[in-house]
This record gives sequence, C-alpha cells and structure tokens, in this order.
Amino acid sequence: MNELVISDRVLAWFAHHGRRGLPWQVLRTAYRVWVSEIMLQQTQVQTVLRYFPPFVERFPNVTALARADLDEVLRLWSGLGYYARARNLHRTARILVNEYDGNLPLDHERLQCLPGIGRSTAGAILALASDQRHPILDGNVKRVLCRHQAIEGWPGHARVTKHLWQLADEYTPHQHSVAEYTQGIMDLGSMVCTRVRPRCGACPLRADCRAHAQARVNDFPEARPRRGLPLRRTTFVVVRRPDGCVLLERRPTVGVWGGLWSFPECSSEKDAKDWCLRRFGQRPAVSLRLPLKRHRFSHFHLEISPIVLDIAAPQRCVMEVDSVLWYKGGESKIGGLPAPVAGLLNGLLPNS
DNA sequence: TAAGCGTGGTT
DNA sequence: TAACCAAGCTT
Repeated sequence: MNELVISDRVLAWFAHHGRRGLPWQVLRTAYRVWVSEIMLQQTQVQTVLRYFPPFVERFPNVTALARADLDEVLRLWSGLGYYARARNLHRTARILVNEYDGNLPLDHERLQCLPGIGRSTAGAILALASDQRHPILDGNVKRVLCRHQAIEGWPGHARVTKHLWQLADEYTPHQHSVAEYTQGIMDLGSMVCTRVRPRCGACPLRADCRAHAQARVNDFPEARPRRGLPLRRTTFVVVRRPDGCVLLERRPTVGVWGGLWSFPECSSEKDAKDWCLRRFGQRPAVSLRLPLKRHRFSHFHLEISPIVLDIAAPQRCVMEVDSVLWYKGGESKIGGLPAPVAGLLNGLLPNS
C-alpha cells in the first residue's frame, strides 16, 4: 500500500475508517455543506452537532434564510461564538437570492467574493458538494502536512501558510474522488494524526512521514508564538423592575458579541449608579453585587462585575425601542444572547 | 500583516 | 489551573 501515491492511500484509509453519517454528509446539498462549513470554522464537530440540525430545520434553504430577520438567525447561533459568521451567512443568503437566483455559485472565484467564504471554505464547498478539484487547508490538514513534510515554523505565519497551500494542492487527486479525499484528509487529521499522541501505527502516510522518520512528531506543527492576554474589566448593569423585567440593549455590530443583546456596560459600580440616576431619575432601591465572572477570549480576559439595580418606577412591560428592550424570560422574541449573558439571565429571571 | 473575533474540549 | 487549540475569515 505504501507504493501508492498519497491521495490513493488517503482514499483507501478513508474507505475503511472515514467518518460518515454526519448530518451534512447524509443529505449533501451545497446549501447544507455551506452552512456546516461556516459553523465548523474554528469550531469542533461535537459542538456543531448541537447547532446544525435546528438551524437547517428552521432555515432549510437559501430562501428561508434570506427571508428571516437577522435577530432570529443570531438567536439560533447563540452560544456558538464568532457571531460575524451568522451575520455573513445571513447577508450572503440575501445576495444569493438577489444575484444568483437563490443558489450558491459553484465557482471558486465567485464563492470567495461572498461574505464569510474564504479560500478554504470555498474549496470545501466545491470539493464536497460538487467534486471539483480544489484544496482545503484547515487545522487538521495543516497538522498532517506539517508532520508529513516536517515543516518548520508556525503554520499561521504567511510564508508557512503559502507553503502549506502549495502542498495541499499537490496532494489533492487530479482524476477522481476529490470529495472523498477531502473528507479523508480531514478525518485522518482528526482521528489519526491528532495533536497529542497521534496514532502513527494506524497512519497510511507513515512510510514517508518526515516527522515520524525523525522521531519528531511532537515538534510539528510549531505552536503559535505566545503573548500574555490583557485583562479587561467591565461592569454589567442589570436594571430590574418590580415585575422582574431586566433591561437589555443591542451591542454595536463591531467588536465582541457584535449585534447581540446584552446588559448595559459601565466602567465601575459608581458609574453604574450614576448612569441609573441619569437615565431613570432615581437611585436604585437595592443594589446587589453578584460574584465576579472571568471569561477567556482569544485575545483577552474579561472580568465581569455584574451588579443588579432594582428600580421602583413601574414602566410598560414591553418596551422595544430599536436597540433597547425590557426582557422577561420566555415571551419575547429576543435575538441572540452571548453565552455569559444567557447564563446570568438564567439566574435572575423569576420564571426561568 | 497581524490583530480581532467566542466558546468548549483537552491536558 | 492556565494554556493551547479547533472544518478560518475579515479588516
């Protein structure tokens, strides 16, 4: 088997050990492959399995997605993270309806012009849904290539990335079975050529793997250069009315949790009380400090001080003004909530 | 070019 | 625990 070219060895391995039966593999339309590829960006399969079925059930095709409100799309995306993906998915669906008769263009250049679709996602859509010959380069493929060719340097470095794309292209079969090879090389990376303790004994590429030959499998791929993560502190102001409704506001599109609903933020507890006084003309009757919550983001740590301000003035139960609303669990068609905000709400709302 | 973008799994 | 990473893309 080792005299076979790489793609044939991957295909043979895939035929016996490949991963099958994932929801986007069973009913493999271009739309479902697209949605799954977007969800799978920087996100593990196990996580996507919880989000993909409800999403495609509510939005079974491009038209359904394009017709929906962005808020509803974000609601089904809540907790998945990287919310720009959801905004781009929605925006692209509307472009497809307006310019492509509701279909994804099965064209490498045109796909990459659509929001949220880069080179790898375009390649994956075309390879998996259309069997066209285009390489992909995700984390799994990078790891396989880095080890097989003993590539030095961090894969995120531009020079290394360029090299990896070249290799990914060379490894892709020219004549047939591009879809299966693409699935196979990813499965190989996720099931055999794993980040820690790879199962080299089960690898069809072991015979000519340079990292294995040098007994340096653990040296590849090189880790990202380290930086200390800065700590940001913020205060979540939970303004609560006597009926239990809390004030939420839509966050700006840019920045963390863009376009999602969250609590107003202040720089300190004192600022929060001053802000409450200015906004509602009263000092809160009760102020309750909740435990600090630390959150880890890719580029910083966030320390949240949640403070609950109970105000006395009765106001209309449902106030929806563009980007501000009083929220009481359940009945409202609330848009997307960041996971930490959803967690806080669960502990605060009376009927949840 | 490199920083910014979320959350959960793993060690 | 804290660091690292995951079916990357955008600006």
